[in-house]
Amino acid sequence: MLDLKHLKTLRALSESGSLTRAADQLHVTQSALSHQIRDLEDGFGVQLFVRKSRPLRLTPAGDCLLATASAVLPLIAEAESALFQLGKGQRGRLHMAIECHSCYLWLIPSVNAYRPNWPEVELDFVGHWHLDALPALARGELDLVVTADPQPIEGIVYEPLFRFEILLAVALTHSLAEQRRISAADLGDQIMITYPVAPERLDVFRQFLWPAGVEPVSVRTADMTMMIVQLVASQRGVAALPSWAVREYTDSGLLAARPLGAEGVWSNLYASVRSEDYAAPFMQAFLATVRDVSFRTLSGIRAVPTESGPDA
Amino acid sequence: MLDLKHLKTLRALSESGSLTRAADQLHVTQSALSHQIRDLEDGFGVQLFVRKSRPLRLTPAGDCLLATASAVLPLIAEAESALFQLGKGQRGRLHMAIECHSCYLWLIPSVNAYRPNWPEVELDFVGHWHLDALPALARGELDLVVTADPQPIEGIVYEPLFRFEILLAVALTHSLAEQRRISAADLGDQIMITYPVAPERLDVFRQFLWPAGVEPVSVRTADMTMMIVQLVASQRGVAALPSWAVREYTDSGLLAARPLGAEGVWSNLYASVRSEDYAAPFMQAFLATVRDVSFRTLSGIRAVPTESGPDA
DNA sequence: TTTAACTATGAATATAATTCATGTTGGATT
DNA sequence: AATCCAACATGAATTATATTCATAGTTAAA
Repeated sequence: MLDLKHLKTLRALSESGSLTRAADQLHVTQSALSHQIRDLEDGFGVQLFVRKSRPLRLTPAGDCLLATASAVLPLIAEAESALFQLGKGQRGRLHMAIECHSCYLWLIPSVNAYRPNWPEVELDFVGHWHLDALPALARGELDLVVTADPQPIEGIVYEPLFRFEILLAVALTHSLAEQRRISAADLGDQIMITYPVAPERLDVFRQFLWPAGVEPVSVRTADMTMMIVQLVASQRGVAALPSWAVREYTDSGLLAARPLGAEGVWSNLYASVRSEDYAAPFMQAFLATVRDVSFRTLSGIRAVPTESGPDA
Repeated sequence: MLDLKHLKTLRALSESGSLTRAADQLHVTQSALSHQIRDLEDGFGVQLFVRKSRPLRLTPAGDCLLATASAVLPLIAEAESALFQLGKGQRGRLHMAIECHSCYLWLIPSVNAYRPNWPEVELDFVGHWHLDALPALARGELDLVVTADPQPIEGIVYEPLFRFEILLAVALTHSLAEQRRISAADLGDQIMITYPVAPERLDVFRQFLWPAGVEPVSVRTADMTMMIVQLVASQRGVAALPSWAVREYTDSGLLAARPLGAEGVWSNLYASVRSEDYAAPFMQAFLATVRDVSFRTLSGIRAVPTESGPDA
């Protein structure tokens, strides 16, 4: 019945003071507006404006409609502009999940650096995913997942962020703290503490323990880095953590951290996004910010080697 | 570009969880909605919802549009209902003006009695008119004018309210206070104090003084009854006032009030409204309330004689 | 009274939305 | 994996709707 067209007509009418000029303003003929308004008036059984009298004056019904117009039309304009920006990737939603808690260390500063430049992007951390964040990303429930274990999923692309070393965190008084390096065999009688992710997806197991045929005595999980650190410090087990995540604890003398094996264990971190979002300016800008902040903030990280290039 | 239709579609979509059911809800075919949404998506260059996955999930752009829908559609519904009610006269605007200030005496209680029963009617007193309220009524700037002097104006109808006597108010110590009745000749050497209305429109002049060929020494005006009373009490002149307006002052011993001539001077009060508004329920209800309140509140008033009936 | 500016009207036209009939797809089921 | 079902997509035909055109009728001001 009522339509945006009518609200726009009424606004033009009250701005211009006559049907004829309103028609010009809207780039239609005066006749079109006349028909339009007559249909409205007939439909509701009210007069909208007084024809005699110049400049034209609205009736109470006209005033009512004009008030509605000035409430509604700005909302519509805003929505249209938002849709256009979404369409061009100048605006977007960025609901993020991380698979390892310590990534907050560089993700939060990255978001803080990004936010002021992209105020229209809806930023959010979604903490409750832990497992299975990638399927949620594919379903469109998330928009970016930080992972160390990219899996080939249709419609998901993995953007390499950086390469980092995994160190074994042990209590200062732990016997392994006396060694400069840790071998796989050293861990055969240890309890491993990990983030709540399947061992198949953890590089300590895949790159280090399993190739050597070693399995820890048991594995227990904790979802926050601080809890893992507490457990390790109180001799409840050992943990393989990113070098940049243990750094502050080794610096403050709470833990020791030792490289694993002869060359150390290195892992890559990726940002996973849906391929449809990948090229969007707001997304590229975010990825650039993350790389920038990471390389400035974290010590000991490297670029991820390209697939075509030399690879260990 | 964007249209209410689209907002309604999006609302139905999110309520029903599928295009097909949304189409049922809106009483159109699924095909119609499919075309509609595709046009929108093409127009803005965004996806609005993810096709795979049941129940369907909106993209950020879809969410944006849905948010707009839930902001806008209630406003539209409200406007439509208001227009319908305006059309049926269940709702309206009642901006009132009075030509004599003492009418507040019964008008304010009338409005107070009316307001709770018609909360949708926009009531207002427009004080600044004094003169020329009737043309403003005809132009649609006012909706009801209380007048004692109906003038034939196209499109204005006069609804009789009540008939009342006009008394001459004089100071208690004034020489005329000693007479039981006042003759026209008695006023030839007096100063008249009136409301700021042309003498041609005042019944004391038309019915009483001019027929007897009498003109007061001078006329001065005051717009509030209280000011007229003060002037009269302090011997600055005399005033012809409605019996119900002087009543409280004579009761409290501030003034004396005397009838004019042998039979007294009687005047009629009318509510003037545009003929298009006259029959509307909200208007009839107001007129009924005014009559009811007046006859219960004011002493000494009568019904206005019908034109066909016996007339003095 | 005349005039200039504005609004109304009906038929013709142009535009846009909807349906119809059918094809395609994704996800669940066996 | 093959099948099936429900849901969505598509293009042409149709219908509905809005707009224009041409003209007539009003109104307010000169």
